[in-house]
Amino acid sequence: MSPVGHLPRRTLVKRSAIAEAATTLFLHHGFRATSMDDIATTAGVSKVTLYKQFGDKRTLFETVVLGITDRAVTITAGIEATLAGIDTADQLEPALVDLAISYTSAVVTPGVVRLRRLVLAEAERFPDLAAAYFDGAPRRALDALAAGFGRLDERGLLTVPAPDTAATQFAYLVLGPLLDRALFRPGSRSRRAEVVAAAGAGVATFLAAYQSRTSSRSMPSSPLVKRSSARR
Amino acid sequence: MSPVGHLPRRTLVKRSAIAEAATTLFLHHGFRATSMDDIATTAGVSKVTLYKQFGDKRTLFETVVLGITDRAVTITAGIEATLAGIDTADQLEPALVDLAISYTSAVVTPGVVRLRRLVLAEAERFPDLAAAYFDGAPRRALDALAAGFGRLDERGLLTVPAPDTAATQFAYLVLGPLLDRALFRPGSRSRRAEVVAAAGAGVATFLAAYQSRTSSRSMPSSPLVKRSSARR
DNA sequence: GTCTATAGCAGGATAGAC
DNA sequence: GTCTATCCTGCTATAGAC
Repeated sequence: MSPVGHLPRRTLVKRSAIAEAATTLFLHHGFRATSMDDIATTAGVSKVTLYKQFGDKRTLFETVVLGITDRAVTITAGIEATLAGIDTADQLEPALVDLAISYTSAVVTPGVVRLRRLVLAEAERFPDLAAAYFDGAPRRALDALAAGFGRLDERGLLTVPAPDTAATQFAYLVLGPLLDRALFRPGSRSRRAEVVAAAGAGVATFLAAYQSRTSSRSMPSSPLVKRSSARR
Repeated sequence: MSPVGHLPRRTLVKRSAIAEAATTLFLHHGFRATSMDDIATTAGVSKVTLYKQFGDKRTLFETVVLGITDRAVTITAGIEATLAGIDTADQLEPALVDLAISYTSAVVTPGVVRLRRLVLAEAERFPDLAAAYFDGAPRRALDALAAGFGRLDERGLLTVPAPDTAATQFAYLVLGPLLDRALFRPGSRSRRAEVVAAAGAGVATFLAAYQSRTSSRSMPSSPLVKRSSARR
């Protein structure tokens, strides 16, 4: 397994060709059903080159999966920006709906859904990889949400005693149903209208629990339904 | 592939031995990594008997997965009973928390989690099976929740304009985070305290959106946060 | 109906030429 | 560094004895 360090010129071209081929094949057929022969052929490379570059099948698999995971992290970027851009109470609901729409749209992408299936399929054989994926992608999105909600709480736009809990609830409210459908129905593209509807319904429920009633807005009323009862 | 119709006496014993062995092995190692040899050996049966009974590997797999799915349906039973037993507003929150706890506990069971991983892993190769599983297990739970919430709405205990949406939100609120952790961290048993906390937090958010404010209860206040805004 | 034995093939990994 | 050719194991599925 050659070090990926610095120099080899055309070697890197082949390396990325292999990575790309392996990515596609693993995502579509899984770990066991993808053969090193298929990967080599698809990449236009001999099997020996493949083994010299990546050692063995397991290593290639882990490298590839972590590579895609890194790409998927870009989803997180938009979250912080959107939440930080909220200044007034009037912007709250439309901004959260926009956030929910773009977040959901990004995650129900066929590629991301396949990655999720693949990681779960091999979670028992590659537990570290599953953990790394979860911490690398979904977890970061949740952290970004929590940080944003925490800041909105400080500014008095939301009342969020536990930002982590709120972030999790937000994510699963708006994303859960569509993601599960995408996972269990391969090839079923979510239509835009569905994403918008799910985002709207999820945000409405979220705001019912977390919107600060004291900050302007239409209704005066109750100071947030008693959360102490949640502890039982 | 022999008909499973009526008589063969000791054949049925072997058949269930095969099914049991196949269930365990498929759940632990997946479709590709489980060999017919392993199944036959584990079941204490020759491969020929196995092929006579189930035709081929795909058929055996589908039969086994649908078999476990049927068992998982028992989760649904308790839902309707619990929701139907709610008579007064005071019982609402504790009953929903109990429901959330038992529902979550049942779904994050190692066996159910493995089944979910397995079905997802093969969703692209067995799309009909994935659909059958989803309609057979999770979908039924959601339907039971929706029916229950609809009846609570009629009785004025909840204000639920869209029972399906509410059911989905309830399920993902209380179950989502723990299920994902169970899926991505094999071997991580959820502790009771975590399940209780997740249930309490989820139900609190759910009730903030759907509890009828007019029906007794501690706070008088607002008539449910305007849902029309969700449409944008 | 059930077994042992085997056909036939695909997959992971490597030896040795260039 | 890269290739072709090959080793060996393990897999699905079946032929033929009892």
